[in-house]
Amino acid sequence: MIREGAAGMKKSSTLFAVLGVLSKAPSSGYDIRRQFTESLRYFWSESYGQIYPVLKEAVQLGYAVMQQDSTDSRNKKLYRITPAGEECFRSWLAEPVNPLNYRDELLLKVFFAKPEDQESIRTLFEREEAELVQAKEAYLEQERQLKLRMEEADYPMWVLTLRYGILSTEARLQWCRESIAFLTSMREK
Amino acid sequence: MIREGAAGMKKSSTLFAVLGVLSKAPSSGYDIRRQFTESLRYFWSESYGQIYPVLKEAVQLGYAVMQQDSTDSRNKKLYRITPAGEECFRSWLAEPVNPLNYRDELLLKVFFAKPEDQESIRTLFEREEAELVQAKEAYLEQERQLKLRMEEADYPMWVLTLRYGILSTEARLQWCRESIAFLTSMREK
DNA sequence: ATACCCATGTAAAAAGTTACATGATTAG
DNA sequence: CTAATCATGTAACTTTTTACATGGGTAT
Repeated sequence: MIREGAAGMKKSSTLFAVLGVLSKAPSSGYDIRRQFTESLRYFWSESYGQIYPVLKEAVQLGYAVMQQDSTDSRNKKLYRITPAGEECFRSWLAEPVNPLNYRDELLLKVFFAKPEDQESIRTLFEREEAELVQAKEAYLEQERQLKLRMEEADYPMWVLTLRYGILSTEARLQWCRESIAFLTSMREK
Repeated sequence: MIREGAAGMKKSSTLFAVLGVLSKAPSSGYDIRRQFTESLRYFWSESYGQIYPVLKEAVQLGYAVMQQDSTDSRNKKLYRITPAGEECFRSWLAEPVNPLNYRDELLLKVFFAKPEDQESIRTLFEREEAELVQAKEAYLEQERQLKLRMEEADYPMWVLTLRYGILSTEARLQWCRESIAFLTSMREK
C-alpha cells in the first residue's frame, strides 16, 4: 500500500500544537503565536511561517473553521476547532510520543572541550546559571499566578507542566553549580 | 554589508559537531555517525544526509583533509582535522551557546489534555517512566565504563556530561512518578 | 548462500526560520 | 506625530530527515 487517504496522511506535530491551542479557545494566527511565545515557550515554539499555513491546512482538512471577527476593528480572523478537529486531536493525545530530538549545544561543547578550554567552558556555565536563575524565577511567578486559578478545569494539567519546568530547571542549575565548583577545584591544582 | 567572506560565513552547528568528533580522532563519515548514535545520542544527533556534505564542506574550508585509508580493505575515507579547523572549533567553543530550541511532545500533550484525557496521559507517563528507567541504567553502565578510563585527559569533561545525563533523567523520572501519583489521586476521587 | 554489518553517498521531501511587505490601531 | 503593538501573510532560505542506490566484508 503506497497511497494513503487523507485520514491516514502523516500530520506534522505543528498541526497538533495549533489544534491544541484552538481546543482551548478560538484564536487568530497572532493569538496562537502569542500562546507559544508566552505560556509554552519553555517547551514548544512555532513561527508565523508555520502557523498560518497550518491554519489553512486545518480548514482544508475540516478540523477548523474560520470566521472574520466582526467585533474587531482590525480584520482579525478567528479560527474555531470543529468536532472532527477535536476528535483528531484527542486521538493524537493518546498516541505514544515521538522520540524527543534533543540537541544541546552546551552539552556538545562540554563534551568536546579540552583541558585548555576550561576557562571558556566555565564562562558558558556561568552564563547558563544566570539564565536558569531567571527562568526559575519566572516559573515561581507563574506558580503564584496559577494559584489564583485553582478553580479552572485545566488547573491540574497546568500544575503538572509547571512542575516539570521547576524540576528540570533545578536539575540543570544544580549541574551548572556542581560543574563550576568542579572546574574551580581543577584550576586550583 | 551584504556579502561576507568565507571567514565570516555563518556556519551550522552540524559543522562544529563534526569538527568536534574529528578533534578527538581522525574518522570516516561512518565513524562520525556511530559517535553520534552511541556516545552522544542523549544530547545530539546527526544523520548521514548531513554528515557527508559537511565533511566535504570542511575540506573546502580548509578545516579538514581527507585521505583514503590504505590499511582498510573497504575504501574507507579518513578525515583529519587541520590546525585551522582546530582553531575554528576552539573559538566556537568559547562563543555563547544558541538558545536551546526545545520541543517536548509529552509536555505539549500534558498541557493540552482535558479531564477526559487523564487515562491517555497516564499511559504516556508510564511509558515514559519505563524509558527513563532504561536510560538511567544505561547512564550508570556508562559511569562504570568511564571509571576505567580515569587517566585519560578527556575524563573530567566526560564526567560532567554524564553527570548531566543522570541529573536530568532523575528529574524527569521524579516528575513522571509524581504525575502518576497525582493522576491516581484524582481518579480515586 | 544469506544475512548483517561496514561504508559512501544523493535526491527529494519535510520541517522550520528569517526577513520582508503591508497596513490598521493605540498609547505616549 | 511617532513608536509600539496588533494583525496577516509569503518567499527564500536553511536545516534535517528519509529513503534509496550501491557494493565489499564477515560470520553462520
